[in-house]
Amino acid sequence: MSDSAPRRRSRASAGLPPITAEKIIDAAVELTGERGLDGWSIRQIATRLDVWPGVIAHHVGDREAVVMGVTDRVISRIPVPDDDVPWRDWFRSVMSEGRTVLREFPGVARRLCVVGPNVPAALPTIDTGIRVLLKAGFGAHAPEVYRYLFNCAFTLVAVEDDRGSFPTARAEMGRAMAAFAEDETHPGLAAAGTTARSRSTDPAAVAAQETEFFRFTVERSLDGAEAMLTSR
Amino acid sequence: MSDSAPRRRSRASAGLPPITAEKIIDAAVELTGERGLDGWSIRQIATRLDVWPGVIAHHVGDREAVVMGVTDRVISRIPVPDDDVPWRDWFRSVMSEGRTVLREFPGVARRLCVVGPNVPAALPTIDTGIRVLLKAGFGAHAPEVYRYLFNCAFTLVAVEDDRGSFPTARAEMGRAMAAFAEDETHPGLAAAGTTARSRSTDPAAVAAQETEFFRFTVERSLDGAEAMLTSR
DNA sequence: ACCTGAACACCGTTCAAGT
DNA sequence: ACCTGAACACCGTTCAAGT
Repeated sequence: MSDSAPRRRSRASAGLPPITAEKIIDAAVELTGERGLDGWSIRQIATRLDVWPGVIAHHVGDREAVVMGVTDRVISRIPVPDDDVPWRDWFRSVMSEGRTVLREFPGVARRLCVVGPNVPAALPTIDTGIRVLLKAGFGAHAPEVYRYLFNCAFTLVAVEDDRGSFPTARAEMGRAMAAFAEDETHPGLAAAGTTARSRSTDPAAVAAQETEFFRFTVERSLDGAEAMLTSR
Repeated sequence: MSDSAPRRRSRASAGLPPITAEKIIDAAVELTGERGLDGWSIRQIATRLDVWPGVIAHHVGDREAVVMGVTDRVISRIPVPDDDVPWRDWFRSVMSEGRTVLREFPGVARRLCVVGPNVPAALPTIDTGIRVLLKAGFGAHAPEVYRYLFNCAFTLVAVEDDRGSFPTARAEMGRAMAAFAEDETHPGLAAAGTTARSRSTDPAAVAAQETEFFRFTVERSLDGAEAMLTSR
């Protein structure tokens, strides 16, 4: 990774177009795709754009502002499903497509969960999702059910992102659990160990297991919400 | 905050006891309670212990090792409920008590979700929890149900922690949503806005609402798991 | 074995000065 | 208005040298 060493003559006198906030966010989104939201520095963005670090503060603001810009742009890539499908299908599809987009930009899922509706690009999804829940009969509970469903799904994506930055931790975890498979004094850990032992360490298989647990989580959360409708 | 300026003569020649790994983690746990897991630096721990930064590496390792030490110590504070209560009660109580402990040490919840069984102190809880689920009839699904329930509860605590470090974001969020309360073109946002408008901004009331949403999340997740038992 | 003291290669942010 | 160039106050980590 090259870093810290901008050019010699001014951009204007070299006939270069001026930097804009948009171009800065472009570069930040690109870097986020390559190394995650915590994997780049303001100085690295500056180097990539061939300007001095102070320029980013001038056009966008501090690091937090750049991160929010990246978050908004990534969220706007998530398609909003039509509102004329059954509520469970609507959430299944937005969560599955949302996960695909978010995992391409590690760290954004966490921000989305934390700042939520402060991200302008999230508003159309929120509006449609709550409307779908209202139509399904959740009444005044629709907003909190929406928040519950999104938290369960996208905080899991945030955890998946974080695991990605501890590449060794996942393997250690598997080995640690598998070691308990025959431990008769700890039947709970033994059950988890048996499950862990049956899992492959092949990256593709690991990814498939992650996807399967995500699907499981989404279905259980939907069941949890549905219980509010049927139990009364 | 004082920082960077240790003493003049060596600890040994001043009759001071040697630093140990345990004392370093003690100081780190204390700092985590005051400012959160991302709120301190290795250098600040060193200053508090009146030694040079290199000493921490010598006794514990890098920052990651210190963080894992803190995580293990905090997790060991969470009491494991007896296994002779109904499974829903067992999870309700470990999650509620777990939240109380974790929120005193912001940032630890996130680590727990990411590294899971790599934290030795988490093993008794995992063992008992899975045993309780086996007894409840979840069979081979017990380990994944356990993971699902803990993720839903403690990733929410992690989000609460993160919100705490954006003190302004919460207020902005509330105002942003409340502004939609009368927006007839966006019925979903209007519903969320009405809910947001009814919420107080008094800190104690905000905390109570957070606790209530946590309880809601736990109950919905338990319902989602229970659906696996009743539907077949 | 334990600690000092310094060095190294980074950070984000700020700001006077130039064009 | 836009950018340069430097300064400031931090980081985590490493390591020779002392005791």
